[in-house]
Amino acid sequence: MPPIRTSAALPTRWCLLARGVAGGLVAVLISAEGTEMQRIQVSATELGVFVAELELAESPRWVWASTADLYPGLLAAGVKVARCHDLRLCHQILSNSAFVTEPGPLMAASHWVSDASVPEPSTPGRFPTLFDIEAPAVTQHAPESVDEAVSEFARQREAVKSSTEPGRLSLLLAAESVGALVAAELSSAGIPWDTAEHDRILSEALGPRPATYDAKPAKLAAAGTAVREALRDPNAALDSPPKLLRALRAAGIDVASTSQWELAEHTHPALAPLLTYKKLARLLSANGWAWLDEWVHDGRYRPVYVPGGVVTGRWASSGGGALQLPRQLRPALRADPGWKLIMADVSQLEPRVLAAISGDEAMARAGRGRDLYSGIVESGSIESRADAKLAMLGAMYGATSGDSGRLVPRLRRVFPAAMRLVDEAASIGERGGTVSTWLGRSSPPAEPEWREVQSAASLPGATRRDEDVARRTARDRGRFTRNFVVQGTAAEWALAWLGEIRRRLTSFPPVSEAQAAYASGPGFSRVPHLAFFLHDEIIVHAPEEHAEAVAEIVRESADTAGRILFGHTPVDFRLDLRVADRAATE
DNA sequence: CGGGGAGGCGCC
DNA sequence: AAAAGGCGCCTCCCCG
Repeated sequence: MPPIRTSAALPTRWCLLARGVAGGLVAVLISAEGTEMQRIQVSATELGVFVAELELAESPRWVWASTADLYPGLLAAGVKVARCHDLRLCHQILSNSAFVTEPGPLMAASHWVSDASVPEPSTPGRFPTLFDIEAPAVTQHAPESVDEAVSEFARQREAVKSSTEPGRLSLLLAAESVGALVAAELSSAGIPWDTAEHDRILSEALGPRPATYDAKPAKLAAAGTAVREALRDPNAALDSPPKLLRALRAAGIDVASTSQWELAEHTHPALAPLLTYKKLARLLSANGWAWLDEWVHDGRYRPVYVPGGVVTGRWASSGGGALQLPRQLRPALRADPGWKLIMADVSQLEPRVLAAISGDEAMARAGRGRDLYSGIVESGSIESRADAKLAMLGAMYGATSGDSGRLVPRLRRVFPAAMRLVDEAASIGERGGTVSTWLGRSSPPAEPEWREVQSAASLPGATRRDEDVARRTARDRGRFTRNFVVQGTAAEWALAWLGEIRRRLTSFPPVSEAQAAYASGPGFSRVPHLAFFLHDEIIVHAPEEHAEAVAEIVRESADTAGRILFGHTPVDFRLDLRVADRAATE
């Protein structure tokens, strides 16, 4: 590995890492002016040391095809980086953004848009090591050449520079990229998981753990028996919706489906035990002992997060359903001895984001320093907090009927600016147009099939049915774009929050080896680290002595995130924040 | 026998 | 199609 040539006059601003021809990697040092200064061959075994040294010396922004490919291996070697530019994620944003004026060259490089597939750990719970960087199984993307990566990066910088909103797009790309770093770090650190507590919750609900996975736990079996007795049908099948539906109807229960909401509207002695049965069966199959055995190892649950996995910019997850963990199991999320969990979620994030992007002063005031829904009640337009929440969700999701739809017009009177913004977003979507988040992530274009349905309805021979279908699909799309601007901007706020927390957590000195968390990844066991993220909530795992300082960082980072996105805004972003040993059920 | 859709339900 | 957006994942069941 040749020495790195850098100087104070021309420091390295970016270091691009791409796969070379011989299976190793090539590092390309680029100055702030965009001048390529040096190319260095780096073998896979040298990579960790190379990155660690350059990070320490110059802290460049690392540019690579995919964080999900490269970073887990570095983390496994204990190497962290402060900043990166994820070419794949940024390409995805730029190639679709309405802020980008000349998307031509980016669109052409279609291989930068891979599907959202991420490298799965080859065995559940096991995370790739540095060695895996070379393994083809982990490299699911076409191996782009160094030159291709360099020119893609240049095109992306040009696309931002020539866009209508370079400032916002730069922020978005940085936020998306830091999100990718956080995602990999969350998997590396893992969620501290109390297996005994999880087992206790399962045993209490379902009865003792059966000897095999297919055996029904006692309380589940008992609920099933109670249902069959009440139905007077000893052979009723409960796990198959079609069969269950027939059994219910045979017993005189007039339902069209077997879903909970519909069962709740009828009275019959079979229904209470049936709802119990469904709850228990769900717990067992989704998060039962099999889940525990598959996903929790050495006191850590390590899901795979997929940044940008949702069109709106939210993260998706893969493996164990990390974003759908039932509240019931939250107590199993527990700090290591001598450590604490700092848990925070944002109160009414999406409504506050809507108030900020629409500049709705009244809405900002309703939430200022208090629960936003209570603020709406105090303003006198809606009687109860529950109704205020229902109305707000209806406004953001596009409810037209039912309790929610009935309440929405009241919000239109008190928050005209906010409602105008979402109504306009819906109207654009219904007409087949594109909407964008605050920082410039744009909704996908209307599908050709969607356009065909619309034009078919306006042809001379169109039937009533054609028109109905067109109207319905237009409204479906309107509800999507209505929600897109709010959900997508909320995701951007959350990325800014995450990135700021992450940045500020690096200021803590490591605790002693004796105080180390016993199973966090090599880079995390002695310092406060993010352990969980769920759209608008985070959990930091921190040594007890740092817990209060971390809490303050989490709070301040929420204010900073608001300023990063919206500058001076009357909207505040309030947190519910708790420091404890374990997450509570509430 | 595996893939994929539907029903259903967990999270925000 | 539960009045309303975004997901993942389980089981069942049909199909090739």
